[in-house]
Amino acid sequence: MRIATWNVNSVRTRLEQVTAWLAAQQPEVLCLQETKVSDELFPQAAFEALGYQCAISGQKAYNGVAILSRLPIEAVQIGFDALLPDDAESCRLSEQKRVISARIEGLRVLDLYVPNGSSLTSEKYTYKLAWLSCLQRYLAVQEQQGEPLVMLGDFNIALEARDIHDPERLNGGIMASDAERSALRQALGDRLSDGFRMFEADSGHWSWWDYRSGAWDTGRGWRIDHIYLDDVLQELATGCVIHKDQRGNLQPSDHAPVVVSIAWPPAEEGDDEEADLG
DNA sequence: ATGACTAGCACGGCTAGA
Repeated sequence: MRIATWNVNSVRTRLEQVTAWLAAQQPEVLCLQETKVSDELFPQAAFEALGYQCAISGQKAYNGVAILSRLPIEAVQIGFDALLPDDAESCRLSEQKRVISARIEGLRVLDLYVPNGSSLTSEKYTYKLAWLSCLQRYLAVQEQQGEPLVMLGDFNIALEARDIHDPERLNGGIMASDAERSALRQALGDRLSDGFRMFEADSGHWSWWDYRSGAWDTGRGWRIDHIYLDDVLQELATGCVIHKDQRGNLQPSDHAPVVVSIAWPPAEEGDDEEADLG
């Protein structure tokens, strides 16, 4: 089973690129961020024509997340308030459409668009830290449901120096500050690990390149789009790759897709070939 | 570098992203 994430920076502007990529790659699941469209205008038919069901949570012009799946989508949960209905903060933070999850083949797929924060002195940065704190409470409730979890999306945080092209200059700034990193690490706890880092230890692998300053042409990127696996799924992961080529498209998103491969559903006892030989 | 690009909204020039 392959599950992907892609911040498309407007699903309508990027529709041809996304459908072409889906047709070529055919992942079972694609999670989108920054769809930038209200639900009634979401281009659902174009994805259904390729065999994908859609679960969407959008708003006009800003934010917006969606889960596309070739396998049946069940038990969709939208916003933090789906799991934290009595938490006033979760309701406030759910006004921006940044959280959607669905059960697919028995897996809970949680698609997130973490706030950017703008700068360390901005009110948006305070919002980002509050959002990450709420995520931690949300995940504690999710864990009680007993479903295996894949949490993926645009985290707008580079967790380590090796995730940034120029850590000497950028460590400590927005998307790389101690407070953001620590808030995300607290939410991850012992349960969730970065799928990409299970297979690649080196720096130089980016998922986002700024549109400005020729960042793409000069290879100055960040790795801020992540796929986190819980301890059950870590054992079953077989690969995690960034489709960097999509950043080289004409009129590209500033983010590239990231794809994880998981041996799911796991083989049952007696499912292996030896058992069939008797 | 208070810079740069890109998208949405709306049709002029903002906001927002990261």
